[in-house]
Amino acid sequence: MNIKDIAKLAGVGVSTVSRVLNNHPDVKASTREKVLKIVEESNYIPNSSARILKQNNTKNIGILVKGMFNPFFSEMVNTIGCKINESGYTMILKQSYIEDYKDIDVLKAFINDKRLQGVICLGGNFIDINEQYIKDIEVPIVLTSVNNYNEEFTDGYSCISIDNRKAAYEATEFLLKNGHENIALMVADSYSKEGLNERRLDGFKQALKKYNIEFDECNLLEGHYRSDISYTKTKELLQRYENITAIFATSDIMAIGCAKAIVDSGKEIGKNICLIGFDGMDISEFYNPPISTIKQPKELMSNSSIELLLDLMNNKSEHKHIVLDTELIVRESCKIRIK
Amino acid sequence: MNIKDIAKLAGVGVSTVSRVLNNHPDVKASTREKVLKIVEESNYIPNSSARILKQNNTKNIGILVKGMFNPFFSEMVNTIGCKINESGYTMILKQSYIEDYKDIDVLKAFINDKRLQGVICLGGNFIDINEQYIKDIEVPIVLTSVNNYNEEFTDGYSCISIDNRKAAYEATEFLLKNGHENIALMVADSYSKEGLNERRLDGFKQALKKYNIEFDECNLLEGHYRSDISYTKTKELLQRYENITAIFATSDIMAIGCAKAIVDSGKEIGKNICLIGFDGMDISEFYNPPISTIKQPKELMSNSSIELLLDLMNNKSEHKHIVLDTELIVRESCKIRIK
DNA sequence: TTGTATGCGTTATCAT
DNA sequence: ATGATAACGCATACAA
Repeated sequence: MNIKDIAKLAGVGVSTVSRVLNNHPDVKASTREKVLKIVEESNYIPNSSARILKQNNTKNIGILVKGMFNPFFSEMVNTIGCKINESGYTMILKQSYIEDYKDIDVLKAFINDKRLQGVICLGGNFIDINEQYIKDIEVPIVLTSVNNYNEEFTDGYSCISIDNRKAAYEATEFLLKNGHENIALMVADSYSKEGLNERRLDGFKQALKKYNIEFDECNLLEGHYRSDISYTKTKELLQRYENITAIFATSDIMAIGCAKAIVDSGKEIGKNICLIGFDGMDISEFYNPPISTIKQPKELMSNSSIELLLDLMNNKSEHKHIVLDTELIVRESCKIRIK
Repeated sequence: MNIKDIAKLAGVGVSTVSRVLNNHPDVKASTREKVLKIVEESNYIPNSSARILKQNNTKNIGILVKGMFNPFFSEMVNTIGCKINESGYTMILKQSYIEDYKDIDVLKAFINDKRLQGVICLGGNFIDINEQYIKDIEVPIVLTSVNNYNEEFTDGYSCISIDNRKAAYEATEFLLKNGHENIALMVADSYSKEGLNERRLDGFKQALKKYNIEFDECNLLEGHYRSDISYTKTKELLQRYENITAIFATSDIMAIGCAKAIVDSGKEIGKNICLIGFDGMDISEFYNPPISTIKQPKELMSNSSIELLLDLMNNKSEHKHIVLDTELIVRESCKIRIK
């Protein structure tokens, strides 16, 4: 069943059918109705490949996700996916597992391969983005919550993020103000010497410095965004160092691993050892006891990303670099102060 | 840059280029190399729309998810998405929010609209699937972990599921054997009189019956797959009924809401009130205390679904209806026995 | 207001 | 082994 068949059935030319289907105004009302009726009756759906071939317009928006295993991202994909559907586009979701520094190449191949008209990248490392890449890419891209981008070169693409350094600084300062001097930091990968992790680590170090506390490398753990690994690493740490009084984990997923390790080490969360997570996921609120966290505005981040992308695609906006606010939510996991 | 340009640059005809690109054997080795070199140099990528138009083959696999907000599904999407990429297909992800009983229509529209060559449905209600629908659909579909399908008509489509009734029965029986007589059940939506929820409810009721315990409607709660709602509902319940000694929640997401409600009601999890969840998510293991759960084999479910679908698409398999095993994992949230 | 004819970039058939 | 050419289904410039 194609446009020719419909034309024949309706007793009109193919172009008239095409006009009706594309809501062109120059069709007599009666003709339009006649055509629509036939279309309805025969369950006709235009062949999108032919349409795309002709119009050079795929109506595809790509989402490139570095680590969908992270519920923080999968919730964002959820929100973004709804908006994409609503706006008549199709979401092409691709997960990337490539090592650092190659995300930009994956992105390029993704765009070419699927003829995308715009892309949102969730996570990933775009430190080596430059003018040549932007010129090659041609379609608007929005980097959301990415680990890194080139701060020297910010033209031609958009960025939506939080201030990771500041957020980590605030969380650490909170602990320091409460008298903690032996704080462990659980990051995802400490070897990654740049990016989101590095900036959170930076904020942590800055705060320590301001309060004249030496940074002890032994208090730095790698949880790889996994509860089980965080659990094991925290347990080891607590066996080695009796004097740890607080742990700051740079994701809630890791924080719950730390939490159980604290309990299993015979300590009480929020009393013997304070705990702060990152992201503001539901679990932090419903854990026992509730875990302090730095809340990221994930709804706002998702909505801003897709709205900005759509605007960019319709030339309704210039590229923007947006930094959204985070909020430190203090809960029972930080109840006790050390004077 | 199209196939014609490449042909011109390589000094050959378009059909030769096409043959090279599609690995046809009847090309001289030297010609093949020459063409490949030009293709490489010019970063040429064939236009997939034209290809699809010609071949009537989209290489698109659809995933229709009912409720990506559920991390259980988003983890499965993650696993499935990887396999799809590996096999050279593109994943088209669509989230459905339509009310019960219309999922089959959404599915049909999805397939037609995106010219899918196969679909996996995660969740949803397919009770009204029938011969006519299957005939209309034409491409293989796999229903994975769906709420319901037509047990009278199982031809022409595949199904991968667990035995929800049995799993719920086992969990309930475990509680009953430990002396619990006042057990609350937290389901997602009790109004949905069929489907996954109904079957879990059924298993629950069956177990009660076997142990000669009256089912009290007041002990049935609706958590809508949300921790916050489960929390509120559980708290209300515990205020009304002092004698509840166990709660069975039909998802871990809801179980953590119940868990916090228990604590906030001044009771101890696993001591005053026992708790069992469903799904086997990480959080059940790392909660404080660890929460008993019914573990679903989500990796196996994901892998089986996509492998079966690919086989079906290549006529390497017939349609199957597979029921996978679950496992009751008993943890500290069920430590205490009653008399 | 409507119909005819052309071309989008491929693949496949048919020559050569 | 290779090249010319006809389709695939659609949108649109142009003609009427």
